[in-house]
Amino acid sequence: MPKVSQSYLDARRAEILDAAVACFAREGFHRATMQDIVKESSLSAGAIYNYFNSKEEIVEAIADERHGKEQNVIREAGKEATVEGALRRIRDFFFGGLKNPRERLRRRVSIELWAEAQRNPKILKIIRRGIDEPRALLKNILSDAQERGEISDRVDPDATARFLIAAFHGLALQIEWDSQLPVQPQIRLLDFFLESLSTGGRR
Amino acid sequence: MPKVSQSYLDARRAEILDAAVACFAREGFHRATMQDIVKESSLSAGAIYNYFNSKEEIVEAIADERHGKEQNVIREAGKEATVEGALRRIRDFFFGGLKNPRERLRRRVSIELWAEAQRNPKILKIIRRGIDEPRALLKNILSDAQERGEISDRVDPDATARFLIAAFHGLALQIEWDSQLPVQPQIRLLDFFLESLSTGGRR
Amino acid sequence: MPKVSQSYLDARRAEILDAAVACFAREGFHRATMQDIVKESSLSAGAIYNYFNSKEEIVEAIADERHGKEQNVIREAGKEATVEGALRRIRDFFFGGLKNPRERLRRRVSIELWAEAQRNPKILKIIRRGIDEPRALLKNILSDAQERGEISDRVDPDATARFLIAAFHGLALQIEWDSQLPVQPQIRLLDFFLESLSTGGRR
Amino acid sequence: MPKVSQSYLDARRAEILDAAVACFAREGFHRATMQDIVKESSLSAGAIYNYFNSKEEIVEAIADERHGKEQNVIREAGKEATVEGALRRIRDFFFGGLKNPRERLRRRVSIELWAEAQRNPKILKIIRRGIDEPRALLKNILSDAQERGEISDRVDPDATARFLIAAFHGLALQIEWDSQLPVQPQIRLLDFFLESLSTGGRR
DNA sequence: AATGAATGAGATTTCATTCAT
DNA sequence: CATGAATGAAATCTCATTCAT
Repeated sequence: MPKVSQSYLDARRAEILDAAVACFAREGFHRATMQDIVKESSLSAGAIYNYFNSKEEIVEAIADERHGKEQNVIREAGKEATVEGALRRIRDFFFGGLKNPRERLRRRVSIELWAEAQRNPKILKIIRRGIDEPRALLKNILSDAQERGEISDRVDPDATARFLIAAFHGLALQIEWDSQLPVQPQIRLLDFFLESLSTGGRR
Repeated sequence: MPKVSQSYLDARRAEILDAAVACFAREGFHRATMQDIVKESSLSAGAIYNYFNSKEEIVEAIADERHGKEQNVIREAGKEATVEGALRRIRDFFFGGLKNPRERLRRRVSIELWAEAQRNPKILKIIRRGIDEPRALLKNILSDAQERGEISDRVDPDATARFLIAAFHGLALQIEWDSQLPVQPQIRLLDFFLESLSTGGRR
Repeated sequence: MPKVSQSYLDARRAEILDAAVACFAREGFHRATMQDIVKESSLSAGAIYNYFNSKEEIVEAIADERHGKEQNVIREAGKEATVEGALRRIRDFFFGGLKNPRERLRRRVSIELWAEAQRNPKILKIIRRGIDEPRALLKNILSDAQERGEISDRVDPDATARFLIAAFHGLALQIEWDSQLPVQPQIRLLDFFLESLSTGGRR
Repeated sequence: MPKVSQSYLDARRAEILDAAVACFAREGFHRATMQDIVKESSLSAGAIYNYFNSKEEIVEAIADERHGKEQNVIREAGKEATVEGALRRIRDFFFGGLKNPRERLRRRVSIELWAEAQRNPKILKIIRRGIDEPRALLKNILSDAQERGEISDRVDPDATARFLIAAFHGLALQIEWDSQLPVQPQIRLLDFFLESLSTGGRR
């Protein structure tokens, strides 16, 4: 089956990653076996190794893919003119994704990645990039708003950006542990927090 | 002739858990082997199985121990009269722990536990208890403060409690990924957030 | 439309064998993979199987080729009139080959073949032919010399032929294990040995 | 089965090596599997890895053991007063070993080792030691004999030692390839060679 | 004839757990 | 209660060979 098109190769690669995400979400990186991935995909063990050199590399590719997607969202959000607009966008992506089963799988895998990053420098790097870029964008949004006098000078834009990301990560954990978690109150609280930032500047 | 004192048994058990935490922090649950724990501790493989029935059980015991400690802190914090006092207490425990190497190890392991909870119902239960109890306490503190008119009626005490815990978890992740992360701005931001809650009551 | 010239086919076949010798010398028969040979040659995996039915067959073809060359030398040597002349010829081929990098590769592979012969009857056969023919030739040369009274009656022509071949093989090993091995003393020793054969007839 | 004696451990180790020699002689290093060795021995796969870290290490241990034994023979031979005595001793060990089936197995494995040495530096080192020591001993024996005027000044003791070893190696190969090979003529030829050395000194 | 992706059996090695001493 | 050698199932990865294109 030689001389296949690039799109064929890309589709195979994507298929492997999809199968792997399913397995990793179900069993975790370490309990999921290559055989599981083989069964979940339409490929053989040997074929998978034509696309990835090791199980580790599959994990890394998933990390890459994951944070690539997240960065797109943040980048889009960055184009919004106001703090509220940008944050609302991120908030909607975050909470909206909960309805998508595929996205749920990927979030489970993300939590695995957070643990994995403690030992795998490549994954750590990917995750840090995934934090640093949104942080810089949020920071800029907040700084600009401060210059325009829209939000309080007392808040540190960088720390605030970091804090918001932290809260999203922490909520992702809680949702994972309790899928019944009511989401509306969190949305309202975020709104309140935003409001505090801006009204905080009044005095 | 299995006549040894209870304190001897307790000490051995604790030694195993300490060794396991060290190994798990270094290698993760899955990469750390029982042999690693044997080497790290002063016990033999067979002896460890006199105290725990499986590697899994060691992990669960660590989860238990961990959240036991956290709950103590929260409980202590609950005795504080004011929201600020309580949160300051939690905040200090959280950021103060960063200086303690042993505590750092335990936090690394906690992140592993978060991932593990996705597959191990016992650990999930322990973790949920570790969230629910502090949440209830914080909620009470916040409700009481609302009744006293100290903080805005517009904030949902339960959602706020959850959100704060989420932020702490998220910051724990970021600290793990970047031990250089500046802590002071986060402390100031938390103060600002607290202040917002109370001044949020301006109307 | 498989219309290609025989010389094209021969060149391809030779190319595969050259690539294989390079790989086998570098990695040994078992560690060298078909992929290695593919990379070393200009052919694809599938193409190689149009010329050889298996990796095994490539090994056998190399053995054939190798001993074909050696036999030519021996045959040429057999045309010499005197024992000294014949042996000098073989000696020169043997030690002279050390300067040729390609020949060095082939000798490394020969040693592999010696081990392989223990399991592969075809290779054993090729190797035995490679011993028996030169042995017969040397034997004839020696017998003739004995009849002419040039060398002692006390030496067994066949055993001597065998012994000389053994010494060449053993020296090939030593040269392989230590490429710095001084060659001149060995040449002089062979001369001394030859002389002994003739002077051995002194009584 | 803990707390076992050192002799127990030694016996197990020896058993593994014996099993490995049998397998390697039968199948070669690469075709013999760990499972083969497991079946040939009385141990399990896991147990073998308590004694050796890899299949490679087993091969190396066999090389060590092998050349240890050879060196003993040479060392003993070195105690003989005369060249004839020493060489006769080595010759007897060499040809005598042919009757011992276990020794036959080990020689097959030795040939594998010769090939393996081309890629494994540890084995190369062991083999070179196995050449260098006997060579030094033989050289001394020959030099001493030269000083006493027993053998010709024209022969280089070192080259002669090397040459004799080469001949033994080469004959080992031929015997391996043809177990019917007549041994007596070779013994007589060696005697003749020795005689040449000594009588060669007459003029 | 050539290509090279796919196959899948099989190889080495690991490791939680047991149990004779 | 402790020891630590033994177990053996299972995991990852390799590679000679095939065959649709």
